[in-house]
Amino acid sequence: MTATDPIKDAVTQARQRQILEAAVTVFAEKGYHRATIRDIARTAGIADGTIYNYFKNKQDVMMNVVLQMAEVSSLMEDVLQAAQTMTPAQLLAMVFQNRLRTLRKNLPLTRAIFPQVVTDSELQQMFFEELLLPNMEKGEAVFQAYRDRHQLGGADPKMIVRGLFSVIFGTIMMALLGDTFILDDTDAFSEQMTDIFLHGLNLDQPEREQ
Amino acid sequence: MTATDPIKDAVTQARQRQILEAAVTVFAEKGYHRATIRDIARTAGIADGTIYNYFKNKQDVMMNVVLQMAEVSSLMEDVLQAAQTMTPAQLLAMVFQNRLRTLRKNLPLTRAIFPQVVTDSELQQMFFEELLLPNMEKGEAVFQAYRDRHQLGGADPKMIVRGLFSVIFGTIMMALLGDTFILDDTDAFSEQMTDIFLHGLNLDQPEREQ
Amino acid sequence: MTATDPIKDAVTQARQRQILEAAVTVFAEKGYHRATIRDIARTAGIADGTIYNYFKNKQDVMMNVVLQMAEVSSLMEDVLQAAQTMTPAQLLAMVFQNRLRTLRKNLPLTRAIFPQVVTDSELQQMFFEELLLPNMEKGEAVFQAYRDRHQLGGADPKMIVRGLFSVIFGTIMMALLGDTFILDDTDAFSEQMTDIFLHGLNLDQPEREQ
Amino acid sequence: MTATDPIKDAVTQARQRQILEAAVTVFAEKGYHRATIRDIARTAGIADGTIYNYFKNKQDVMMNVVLQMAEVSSLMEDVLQAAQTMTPAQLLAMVFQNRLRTLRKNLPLTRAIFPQVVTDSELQQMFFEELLLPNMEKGEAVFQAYRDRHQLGGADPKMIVRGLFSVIFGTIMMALLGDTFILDDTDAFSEQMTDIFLHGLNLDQPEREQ
DNA sequence: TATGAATGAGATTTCATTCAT
DNA sequence: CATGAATGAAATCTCATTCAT
Repeated sequence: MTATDPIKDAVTQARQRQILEAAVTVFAEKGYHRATIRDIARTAGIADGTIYNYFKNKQDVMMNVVLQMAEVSSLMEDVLQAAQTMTPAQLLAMVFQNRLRTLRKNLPLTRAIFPQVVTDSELQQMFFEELLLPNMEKGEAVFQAYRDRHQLGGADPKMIVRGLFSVIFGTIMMALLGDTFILDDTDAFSEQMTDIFLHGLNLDQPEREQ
Repeated sequence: MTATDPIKDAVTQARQRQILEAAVTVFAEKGYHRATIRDIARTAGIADGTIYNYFKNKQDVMMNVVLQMAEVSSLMEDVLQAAQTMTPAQLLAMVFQNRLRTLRKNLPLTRAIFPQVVTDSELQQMFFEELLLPNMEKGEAVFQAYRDRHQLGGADPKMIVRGLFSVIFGTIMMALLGDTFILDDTDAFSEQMTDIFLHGLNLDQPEREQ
Repeated sequence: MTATDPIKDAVTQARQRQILEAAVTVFAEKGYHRATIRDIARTAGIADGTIYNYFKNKQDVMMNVVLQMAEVSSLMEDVLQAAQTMTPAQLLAMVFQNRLRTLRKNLPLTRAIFPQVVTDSELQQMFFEELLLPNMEKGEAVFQAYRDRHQLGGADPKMIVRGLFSVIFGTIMMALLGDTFILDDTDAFSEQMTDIFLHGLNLDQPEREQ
Repeated sequence: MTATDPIKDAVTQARQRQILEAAVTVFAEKGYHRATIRDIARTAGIADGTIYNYFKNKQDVMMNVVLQMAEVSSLMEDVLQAAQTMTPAQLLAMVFQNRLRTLRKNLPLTRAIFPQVVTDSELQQMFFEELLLPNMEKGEAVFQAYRDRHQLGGADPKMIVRGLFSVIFGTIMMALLGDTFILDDTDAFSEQMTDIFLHGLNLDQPEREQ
């Protein structure tokens, strides 16, 4: 029974992807609440009921949409690991640019997801544990490494990472709240914030010393 | 024509406040969607229909809850104006602390409001035009003044303000997403971020020169 | 207590007229159901509650609007009585023209009143007993008189009157249902129908004989 | 694309009929406004929501009740076409009798429908375009044919048809307004009105000449 | 596994009417 | 008598979810 038939698994995964793709489209277009299961089913070209063979309920669909972003976001993890050979300056610049560009592409979906993640405690917890926390820990490790290599002043890596994440999430919020200034000139803002952090953390000096 | 009877006005305002207070309570407890008009009415100790004598609809109630926050926020405006006699360091420290402490007190309400502001385009626009933009402009003016007095390097005030607001909104987001680290030690984080910004903007040097 | 103070009575009647006038305006504009008591009060320039000092409820307002039409319609009674010196041809022509012209002026109000009279059994009964039946009886008397004077064939006056009233109400219905043909050329239709009836009832022959 | 599955179509139609039947019952009993969707659903033995799988809203249900009458009324069309072999006298007699008998059977439903058709402009337009106008045009054609065959005097067919329809609608109105005289003796009234029209239009003379 | 019709709980909103001032 | 704020019943409609086929 539980013997995993690889073919069936593949079919199942394909179907799930198909549904999630449709969900992403519809959520981005209408937001979570105004998106109906019927919308998603129609967009996916399947029947309403079929969705319930692959997901527990609407919340579960959203959950998996978010988790899917996790995988995309794990690209970021790779980046962070690869980043251990970078200077802090390079790292910061890259992270800012990467995140802001991603945001600009996905603003409508982001607008649908964030409110729901913040509102739904189950979703929020999942998001925190599966995505936010791991990534923050990655970041802390990187900054700890810098510190160990004396490339960094005495600032607490935890704090630094919070600062970085705050700027990034804050930028997202600003965009969602209607301030287009940052999005209009992503690169300038990235540079500016990179500068501030480098300087502020005294990361520019030690760097050159190397 | 519409000769304003001061007594009736007072009664009306009192009733509105009563409803908004109830709305704040209920929204904070259940979030926007799960909060029903009936909940709010019961909490306010009035009949459902009465709410519609004071607000157009549920969205309008939320709108006014947000606007009410504006008045609280206008405290911030005063602060900003009073701030013109402060050093940048003092200003930054104060703003950070003020905002984070306010946030910590109002986290549940914030959790109800933000998603809705981001989701509802009408609400979002109102929020942007009535609250966000004016406050940003105040901030820009303050930093422009610093710049004119040579207390500030060449950074664009618009950018600086975006940076500051991003950190603040980002911090809110972090809290809403479940990261208690910042909230647990608001003051340390404030200091840290103030430091980074001061340093990063070269605001510490000119200051001393004075 | 019940001593009727003529001054108060006059005031009361004036107020009632004021309300009914407003009601006519609002009913004509919105129809019975979409017209609110508030609409009527605003239009009359008084408070909602005041209406209930002069009328039992909304239905009662409508009832009196209809009764008011009765008085206008009693003009018709006068006409009918005066008509006893007319030839049948003159009478028919006059009645048709009179009714159709009145209709054309009051189409929107008619559109509001008829449905309600037909729907509300109390209103319907009142309308029948106070307006329809008396007028029909007047008509029957007139035609009976014609018959007695041998100006009319053997047709039953009751039937004739039903026929006449049917054409008139039917014309109203046609107009309410959207057929503008009759309304566009009221006079031609009046002539046509007069002709048919005169001819059909052999009213044209005896007439000339006189 | 929308390959029509005949079985599903049949089921759908059956369900629609079931709902409309219930609607007819409830509307006839309570009138449009006091009939609730719940009433109709209960009467049809289904859930409230199910109605919305088959009709857009309550108005749409009424609309289809009226349209359904159209099909019944199309019997009348057949009649009219078959009528081309009849003498005008036969035709008139038949139409009057047919309509009045139908009315007598459906008085309560008629009482519910007419007010709403007159009140709701969308419904009215549909009624006019789908039912009234086509039937009037049929009638005009028939009378034009009579005229061409010199069975009719110089009267304008359009006018004649308006006259006929007015009498019919007027009779309906009289019944709805509480005058039972006509309904009590449908046949006598039919004869009477047929006579008047025949005579009035000089339709009796040419007839005999043939 | 796929379908999609059926379900029915649930929420917003309107508005005639009342009644304290 | 006038006012108009308060009332709360009542009705439409939506949509996530189920389940028989």
